[in-house]
Amino acid sequence: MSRVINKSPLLNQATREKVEAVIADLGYVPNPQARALALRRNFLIGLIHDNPNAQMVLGVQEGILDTIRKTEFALVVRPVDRHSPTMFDDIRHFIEQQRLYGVMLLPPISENDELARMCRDLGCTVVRMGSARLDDDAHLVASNDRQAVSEAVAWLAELGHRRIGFVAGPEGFRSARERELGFADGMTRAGLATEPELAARGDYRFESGLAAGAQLLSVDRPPTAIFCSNDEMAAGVLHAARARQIDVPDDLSIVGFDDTATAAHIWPPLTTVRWPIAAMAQAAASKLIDPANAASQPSFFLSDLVRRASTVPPRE
Amino acid sequence: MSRVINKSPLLNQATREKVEAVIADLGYVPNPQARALALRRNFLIGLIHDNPNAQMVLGVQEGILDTIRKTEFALVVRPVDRHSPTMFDDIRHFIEQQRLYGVMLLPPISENDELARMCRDLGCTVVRMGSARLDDDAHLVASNDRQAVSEAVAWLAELGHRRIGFVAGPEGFRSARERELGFADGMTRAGLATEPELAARGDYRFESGLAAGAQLLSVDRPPTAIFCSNDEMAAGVLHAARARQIDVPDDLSIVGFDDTATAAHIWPPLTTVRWPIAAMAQAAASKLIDPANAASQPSFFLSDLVRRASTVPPRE
DNA sequence: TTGTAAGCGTTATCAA
DNA sequence: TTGATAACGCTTACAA
Repeated sequence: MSRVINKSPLLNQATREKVEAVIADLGYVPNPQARALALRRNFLIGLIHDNPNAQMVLGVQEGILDTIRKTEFALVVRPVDRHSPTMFDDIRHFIEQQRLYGVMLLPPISENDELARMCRDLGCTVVRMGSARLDDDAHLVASNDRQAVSEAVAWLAELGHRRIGFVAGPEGFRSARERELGFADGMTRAGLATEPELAARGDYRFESGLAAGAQLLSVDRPPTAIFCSNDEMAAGVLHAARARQIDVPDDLSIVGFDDTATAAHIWPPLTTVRWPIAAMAQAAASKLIDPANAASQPSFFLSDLVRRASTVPPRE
Repeated sequence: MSRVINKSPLLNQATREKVEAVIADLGYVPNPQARALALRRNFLIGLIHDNPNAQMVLGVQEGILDTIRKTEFALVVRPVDRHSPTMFDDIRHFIEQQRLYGVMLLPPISENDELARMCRDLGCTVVRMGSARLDDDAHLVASNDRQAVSEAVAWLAELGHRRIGFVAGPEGFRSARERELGFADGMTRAGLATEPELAARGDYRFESGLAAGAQLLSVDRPPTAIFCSNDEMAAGVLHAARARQIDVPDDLSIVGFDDTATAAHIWPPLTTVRWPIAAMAQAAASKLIDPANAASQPSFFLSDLVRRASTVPPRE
């Protein structure tokens, strides 16, 4: 019977149909625990992440679930701490213990090649989510951050901005790097020079945005627009502007990245870049549960610019 | 040997120690799949939720993980749609299929007694998270929303507010009801009368806060402070005030509930009530994995008021 | 092509 | 108190 369920190629049509009829008749459902024992691998897919942001993690969970809902797979999650010295061992133990079928890695830990290799060596398929080509198509879903940022800058230039500030993400993060490259692309394409005094670096957190904003807004000729590498820092820049009585958006346009809940709820609502998280997670889950067809699932996803009230033409 | 691992009471000390030595020596780790098969129950605890808010779900996941990290348990999540007619069947199938050890139910679906009963009938321990005494101590972790709101109102009264508006949550939600009761308590205790024209109802979403704010601020003598049953609606009220050129906090103080990321990032930063989510989730997980001692874990948790810039004394 | 039986790694039952 | 052995429900190698 297991031959029917597992679609073994060597059995004839008649028997198969007969067995299938009986299966349907009895309402038989295979027991995943028994299969797991026999196959030495569980029908579980693991989501390993270091909480890049709550909305994203939850969006990914929902996307994965959409894909596995009608299957026998279940989703098991594992938040980890990338600063913990035991992270590798924790993850190894987790995968071995649960005999995971596959794991999905979220940024920023998805950028760690060594981690991905370890998971693979443990005999478990890996799909990484990221903002650049971190891996081959079968093991990757990525957003094209570079292009998205470049387009956001183009939009600011189109509005008439000439002095555009940039708040980078933390060094060592691939997403931060891609966004930097995208910013440079956009400026070049718009024929604008990037000035060092209009660039600051943050760590993707609110407070660092506050500091970066204070820095960029205190130069002699402050920017009329600032692109921030994520929404949280954009909120920080907004607060920094407010503290200096600089009106947003009239005196300063701000663009963020991620389209978190915050982006829509702050004032003014933030123009930002939105990842198609659900679609990415669905594709990733498909790759995980069906590695044979993994490469045929889409790997690259275009983010789009959500235009809100935080961006207007510069004041004359 | 399983007698050693499972701490069977009927075996003598000497043998136990001998076996334990060998176990340690071999670095033996039991195989969860085999145990699951033999015991007909998996070492998985399920988190079933209808996404009350991303931050909260993720906080719960982290709390649960803190508790189960050193155990053989794993956390499997199941987002569901409470409006789907198949929700019950989905959940039943999920529990039966995965042979869950226990499930944790998050609000608002945790308020559904029938659902809790079904899970229990499936032979799986249930712990419900809520904002009131939904169940007995062994199967409940709850925040005391009623008291927390009452204290928030007391704080507004202390600042000198007399006309305090209220934005309720959706009917049928226990949390909404508790917060309403807490508001009434607080007003009574402060010797203030609740006026019908200063109350509006929302559905916990931003847009409904916008509408509620518009409504409350257009009455003849508008309130000088508004308590909102969650942060998202508070953000809506804030936008409504802004649209009417009403300055927050000088002309209007606002209080929210939940302490979401938004609360800290909007301007002005929102005074709000914070649930001790992590502690609650840890206690809940303890109850789940050790039902025998469930009742000895704390069940009630006090939320605290996070005082931020959105609340100031009323203008004279 | 199909039936049969031997694992998979535990727990639980039954004698010893 | 302990040791041996039959489940648990599936997959798979081997025979038929």
